[in-house]
Amino acid sequence: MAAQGYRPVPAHVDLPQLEREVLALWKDERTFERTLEASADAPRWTFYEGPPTANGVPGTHHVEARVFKDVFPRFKTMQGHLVERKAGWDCHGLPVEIAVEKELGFSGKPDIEAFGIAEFNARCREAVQRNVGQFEQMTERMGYWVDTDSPYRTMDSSYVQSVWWALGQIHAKGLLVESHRVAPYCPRCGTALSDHELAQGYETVVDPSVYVRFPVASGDLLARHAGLALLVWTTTPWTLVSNTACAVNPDVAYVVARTADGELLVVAEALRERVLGEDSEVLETVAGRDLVGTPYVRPFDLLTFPETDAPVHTVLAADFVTTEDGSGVVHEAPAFGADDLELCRSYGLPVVNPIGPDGTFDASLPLVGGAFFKKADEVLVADLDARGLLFRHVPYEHSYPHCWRCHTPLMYYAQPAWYVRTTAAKDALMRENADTNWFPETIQWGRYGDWLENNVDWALSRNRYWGTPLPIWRNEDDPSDVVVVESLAQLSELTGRDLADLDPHRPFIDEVTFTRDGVAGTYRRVPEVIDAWFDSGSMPFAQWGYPHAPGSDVEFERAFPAQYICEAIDQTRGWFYSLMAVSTLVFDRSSYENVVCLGHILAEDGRKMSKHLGNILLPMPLMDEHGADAVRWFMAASGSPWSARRIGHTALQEIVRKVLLTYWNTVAFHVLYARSAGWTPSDGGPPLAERPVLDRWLADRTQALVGDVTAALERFETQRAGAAIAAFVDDLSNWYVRRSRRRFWAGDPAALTTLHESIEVLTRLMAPMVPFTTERIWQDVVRPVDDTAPDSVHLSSWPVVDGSQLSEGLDASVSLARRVTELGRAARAEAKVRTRQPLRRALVGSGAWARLGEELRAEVCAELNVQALESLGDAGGDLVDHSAKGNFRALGKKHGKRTPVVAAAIAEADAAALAAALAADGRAVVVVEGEDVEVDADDVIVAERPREGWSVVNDQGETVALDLDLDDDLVRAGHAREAVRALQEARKNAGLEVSDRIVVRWHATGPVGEGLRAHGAEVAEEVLATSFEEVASPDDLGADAVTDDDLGVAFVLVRA
RNA sequence: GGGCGUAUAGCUCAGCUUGGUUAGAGCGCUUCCCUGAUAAGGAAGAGGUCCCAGGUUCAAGUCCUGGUACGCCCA
Repeated sequence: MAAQGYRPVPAHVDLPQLEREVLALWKDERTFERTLEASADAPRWTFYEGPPTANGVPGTHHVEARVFKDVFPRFKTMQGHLVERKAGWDCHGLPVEIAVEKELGFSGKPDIEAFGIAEFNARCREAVQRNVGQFEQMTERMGYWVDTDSPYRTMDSSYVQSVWWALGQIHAKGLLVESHRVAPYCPRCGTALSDHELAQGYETVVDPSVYVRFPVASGDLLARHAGLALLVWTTTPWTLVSNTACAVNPDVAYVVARTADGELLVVAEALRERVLGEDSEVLETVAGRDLVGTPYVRPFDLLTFPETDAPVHTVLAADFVTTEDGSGVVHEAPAFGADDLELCRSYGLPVVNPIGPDGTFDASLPLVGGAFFKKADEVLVADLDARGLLFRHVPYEHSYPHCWRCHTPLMYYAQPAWYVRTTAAKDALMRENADTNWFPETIQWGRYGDWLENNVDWALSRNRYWGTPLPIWRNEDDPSDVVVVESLAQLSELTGRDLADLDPHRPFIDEVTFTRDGVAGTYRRVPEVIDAWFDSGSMPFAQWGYPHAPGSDVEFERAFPAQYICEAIDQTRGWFYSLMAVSTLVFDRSSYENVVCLGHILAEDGRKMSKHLGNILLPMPLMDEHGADAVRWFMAASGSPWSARRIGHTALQEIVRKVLLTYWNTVAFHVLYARSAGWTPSDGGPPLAERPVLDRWLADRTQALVGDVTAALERFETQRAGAAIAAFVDDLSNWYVRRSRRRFWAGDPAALTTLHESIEVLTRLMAPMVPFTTERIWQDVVRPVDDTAPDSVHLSSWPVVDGSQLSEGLDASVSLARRVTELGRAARAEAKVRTRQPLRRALVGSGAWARLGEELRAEVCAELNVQALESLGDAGGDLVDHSAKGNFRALGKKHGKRTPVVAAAIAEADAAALAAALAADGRAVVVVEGEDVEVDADDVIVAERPREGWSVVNDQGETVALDLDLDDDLVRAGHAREAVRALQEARKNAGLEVSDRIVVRWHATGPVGEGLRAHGAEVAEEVLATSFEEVASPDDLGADAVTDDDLGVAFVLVRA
């Protein structure tokens, strides 16, 4: 059946409008679904969608990752894989809670509890759904094909139960443990704060800064220096009540010093003058490590410490002690500092904590009982002073974290928390990382490997509301007896009630308790929820509800592990880690093979986009203005995706102009002339080998592009792919089409066939990156002319290199021709001879002349408007000067240290003789330091340079010389060509179609008249004139005459 | 404070893996050319301490060491 012809392709196009039409087409034709159906039986290439946290509106940075999440699935689908794309939403977590608190005007946990957890969590659920809607709109608009109809949601019951199951597996391996954790904590809100919250709440405050004497209790040092005390500095006197030890840096020098008052104190040597004054005296210098073990008298004995063999109230060694502030001796209260806790634990010291969750001291304590921790400072300092232990007390202004909601000063506070013992799986994680392909690869052993190397246990629990409840039920009578529940079904068995339809969130799950036969006590769930990162890290199995949901085992097994995941670099310690950690803990293997790690998108001013700075570019307006394809191209191909990049309107406009519109207009040009000639691809053209050289070149160039783009995308290098495509589009438009225009005007089947084939391949290669524009072209230029073409470019197959279309060496020859052309243009510009003035001949170096071949010489002649291209060598020796210089790259390998002298010898040698010898037998001899050294053609760059009377440009070994001598014929031809240009412009101004024929009457005197008389027939043909008549006087031309005074010609033209 | 990354023209960025002759492109600017698809194209010009300081080497934008600034992550 005969194919129809091309559909018209307008020269001007509104890309955003085009995209909306394509979106409608995809919807109508179910294109995305059909790509999945078509590849249903194909080998899988598994992609995991990292779920965005739906806690706000999508930003432009979200577009970045989503472009990469779309490009490669499209690419792999075209290559014949089934790439399922299940959307996902990260629904739980503090960011969602905070957004809802803000909406409700809350200022902390008491407000939430008063409001009711059930109602609060319902609001969280509702907020998530609202934001998901905005993400879905953006996702569709940008052309990210992902299944948003059946997404996984971390808040769904089946998802929660999968996470429970995973925790059960981890517990069974003994890796889920309860321990203490020091975190910034707001005693008023009763909650620990995340780092993110911490960063928002720093306030400058004045705290007491105290230096306190800790008398040394015994030992050699005391024996030598009676009355000796350690001098300890702190800005949190309230923690002194809990003092458990002191710490010094073992590698720092300390001194026993006598103050002007005769007092003996231990301080760091570097701080002595600052703390004790210049008039203090050093009695003895002691290495920090030699102080370790020294017992001292604690400042307060309000607390009872448990019996222990550990070195309570002695000096410990700690690397984190510095001599920047204070005295170099640090007081340790493990309940109130992460470093302190870690250090004291390593010595087996007990953790004593007299402060309750409300921030007040235990009421039974003397002196400070019932006091709010900060308020106790004053009383404690006064007491120290009264007992003679206070050495100095000065106000200290510093930045201290406060609760961003209620401005209460935060406590670093040890709380019980549940941990996943990832340190126990460190070796497995390192092993899995070794088998993972990172793009860029520096992440693997850099940022990520380093993170694994310094792995600490995963603090899993959160004292919050909107999250996956920690599925641990504890026996009230025996806190060590816990049951980790893996599903609602199991919970139903334990309780004897059908809980299958229970909402597994708080508060409903909190009310579920049970007892066990033969065991005393009721089991009640611990109050915490889990870190939302564990939710998202569980998505490989939880997205299917594995293992509980029917059929989930099949779904899981065929989509595990993923071949591809992609997120921005901040996820190295986020999702990239949680995903690998959860899978490794549960299955002993990672869940992804290739991971692409993107740099961030910055505003045009190079800073992060933020409301505060007012530099936000929202994705929807950006796509409405420039089109999604331009934004996609930017993300994929502008700059290195691995580094931070600045997006702005200028960059997007340039992409539209240089890439998308150039591509579009090339196609529009092709369709214009194909339709005008009534040609369709089914009409065919001559075999490739019989087509002109530019056609063979374009076919070769197209195949090379296929190879380049495929190789780049296989390595996730979108930038390289984009650069290759952009260079090709430029070549296609500005060399192939421009040089071949005349053949298109004439409807030459060879040219039309070649260009059609190239456009078709190019369109497929561009489809993953710019799916909209390519789809439009496919619908208008491929689908209507080929009955076998798939209905969408996205249903077509990825091009593979067709060896039969390659022409060995042709690309190099064409590059040379273009280089020669450039040089010729430069020579013309230098000589100030317009391109329209024909010249007799151009000369090029003999090597170039030989390599070009006859056809390309003709191309160069046409492009430079010269009548002949000749070899400089043939033009005669007297025309040419030679120059020679060394090629360092080649010489360096052979001569090493002697490279410079050999190069100098080449430069000093008789260049003409050297050139002759190299031309004759490929080698020559130069004299280096009195010694003959043989050089070959690779070692020497020979340039030829013509002498007088020529315009010459010489660059990088190539030379072009123009013969500037004009005779009358050349002058007349030049005038004729000027007239052609004037006539063409008049045609255009008259609004004629390119194929309209015209009648011309003209009048000119002098040289232009001569030119037109001599070349009238050619001029007439060129401007499609059926009649070209000279009139005797300009008055004969009538009122419509066009006069070109510069040229000295007047004419009138009308449509024939 | 630690880890990682980045630093090249007024702006946005290539080039660095594998050291080599005069460091490139686009945008913007000046002058000129060309134009029968194009919102285009071409030539020339102005514009560079390739962040700084050492080192390796016949030769360093490229490799090594140290530093500075910025970014990300973590304390």
